[in-house]
Amino acid sequence: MTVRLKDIASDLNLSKMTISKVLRGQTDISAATKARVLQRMKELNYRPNIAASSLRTGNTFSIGLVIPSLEDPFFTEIARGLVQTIRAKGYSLLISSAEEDPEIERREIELQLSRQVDALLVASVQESPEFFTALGAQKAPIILIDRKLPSFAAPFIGVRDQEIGYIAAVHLIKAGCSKPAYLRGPRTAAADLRYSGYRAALHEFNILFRPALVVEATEMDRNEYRRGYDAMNRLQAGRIRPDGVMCYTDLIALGVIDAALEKNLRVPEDIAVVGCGNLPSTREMRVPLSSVDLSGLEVGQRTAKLVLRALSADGVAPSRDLMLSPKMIVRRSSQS
Amino acid sequence: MTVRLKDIASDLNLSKMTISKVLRGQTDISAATKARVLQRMKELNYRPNIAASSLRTGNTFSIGLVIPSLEDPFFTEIARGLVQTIRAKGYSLLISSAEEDPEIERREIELQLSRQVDALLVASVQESPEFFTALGAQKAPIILIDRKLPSFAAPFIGVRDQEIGYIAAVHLIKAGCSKPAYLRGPRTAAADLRYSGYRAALHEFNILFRPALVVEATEMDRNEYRRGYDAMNRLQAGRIRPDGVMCYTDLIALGVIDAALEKNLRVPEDIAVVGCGNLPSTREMRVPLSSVDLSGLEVGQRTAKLVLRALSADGVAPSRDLMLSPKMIVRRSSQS
DNA sequence: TTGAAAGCGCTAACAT
DNA sequence: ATGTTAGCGCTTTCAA
Repeated sequence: MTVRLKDIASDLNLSKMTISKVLRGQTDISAATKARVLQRMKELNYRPNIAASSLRTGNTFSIGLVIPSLEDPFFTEIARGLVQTIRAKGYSLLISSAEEDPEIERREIELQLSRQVDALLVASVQESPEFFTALGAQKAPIILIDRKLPSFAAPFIGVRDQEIGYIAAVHLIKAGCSKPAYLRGPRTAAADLRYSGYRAALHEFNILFRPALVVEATEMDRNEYRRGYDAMNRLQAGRIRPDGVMCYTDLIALGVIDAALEKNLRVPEDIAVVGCGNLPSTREMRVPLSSVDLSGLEVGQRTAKLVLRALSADGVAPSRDLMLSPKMIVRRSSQS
Repeated sequence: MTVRLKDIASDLNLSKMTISKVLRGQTDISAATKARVLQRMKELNYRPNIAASSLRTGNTFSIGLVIPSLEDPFFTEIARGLVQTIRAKGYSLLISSAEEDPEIERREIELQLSRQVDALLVASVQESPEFFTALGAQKAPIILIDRKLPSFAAPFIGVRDQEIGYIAAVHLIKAGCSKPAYLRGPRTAAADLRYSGYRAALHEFNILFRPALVVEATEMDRNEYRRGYDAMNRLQAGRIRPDGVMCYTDLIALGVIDAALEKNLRVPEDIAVVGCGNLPSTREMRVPLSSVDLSGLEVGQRTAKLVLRALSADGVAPSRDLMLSPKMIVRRSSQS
């Protein structure tokens, strides 16, 4: 049923070796035999057994990816960028979801290593670097994506969190806002960095920082849209009315816009709104939403390039972190 | 660097075979040696080489998935359901995107087969079954998802398209609509089936079918939101005003809702709206959107179960098609 | 330009 | 309960 090198060889009265050489494009084969072999391969619909060649060569031409969740568009975007880029070189992607569970993540990583992936990319949900350091030196390089772990020295690729808040605030300021509000995210290191970017922009442009214009996220904010809606209403009821709002997510921003429009404020004339994530569904809409794109696709593409280079040149240890910049996507909700 | 069975064996003065047996949980091993072996495995952080065992046994414990695109949430949902379910049995998912290109799809399928996946799942973009029939009998069963190919006899798992239009229309009718409109999708077989479901529901409930309430999609509809918005305005300007609308997608539905609210119609009191796709972002919103869920997650889960059964029982050819029902998710936009 | 031998890490089938 | 032999399909190395 399955055609092997051996079958082609005996068919053609050649040795396995000759067939193998043709398969891999070695040059020490006469054009004539090469043609015959290729011909026969096509006839028999020969398909090389990559598992077998892997065993011999040590390369599987597969790359492992472990992400926290397949629901989050940011991570599927990363996967998309990866798949796009590695395909050209004949690599495949082995994908796992950790379901946000550190224990599952560990098991999936072990499994992928057992599968001899040539490189392992992880957007880790580990709380400590312990597991990774315990892994010791692997044949497969491990590369961290998006979430960095302290004191585990692995190449890292991520997005500059601080810039997210920064470019959004700068954009609002340049669009004429003198009182830009900020709807904060959760109290994580990454989210706090975004906030600090907002602060930095205000400072840089000599805009007075007003604590009243910063709205904290609470544990009860399960519903992002609602949160934006409520926050906007509260801001409008306050003494200081904002003329712009940066939101931690796009859905929050949609809530803000709806609340504003309902109060007969014009967006962006009376209040400009910027979201984050650049969700496809918010690009169209009543007021198309300006948003900070997290460059997930680019993270995937760049990671792929880096990995491919490391695997081919075989030695280029990508030592320093690779930090990508988020992109301000301006649409009507903040167009000056 | 890499620890092999052989290393453990020589360490413990046992044969490779004994170690292998412990590894696979064979019972003809004394508790004592078993313990010693397990112990040593842990110490050395032994990780079995699945590629090698595959070569010997013929099973890779990996399943291939080829989807048209990683951007479409429906397909990533399917992947999510698959990954969830196969993980429990130690299987991994090899994922490829065809980028909506039949030629790329063919190459990815060849590649996955070369990788000896135990089963291959394809949501195909082929225009004809030719490629698949030419593949002939594979060791790996090929299973078609979502998109069926005529005259290629492979197990198929999909969603009942007709029911999509049907349950939405029935829901609208039961919610009190006597003039439900339908915003059609493209002229594809699947989309036409949805429409026929709408027609069937009207007929069944003795609701007069009014051609004026059916809006065709045009080539120019790049912007779904806009399309819904414009269509709603046109419907309102017509002689016959609908009291409900079923939309081909959620984004179209959002446009409809915005147009309606702008005309001071109440949703759902004056006009009920139902979308399709059940996008996460439309669950919250000004008016939380009722939507037909395409059961992507379930498609993934059921496919996984079917495949796992076929691979374990080794023989159970899942012959008949497995058709899943879409689910009507009722939210405020159509709540009676 | 072609091919023979050996072996990658593991396991099936059989000894002992 | 433990071990021996052979070989999965391919490629590295070296010889012819």
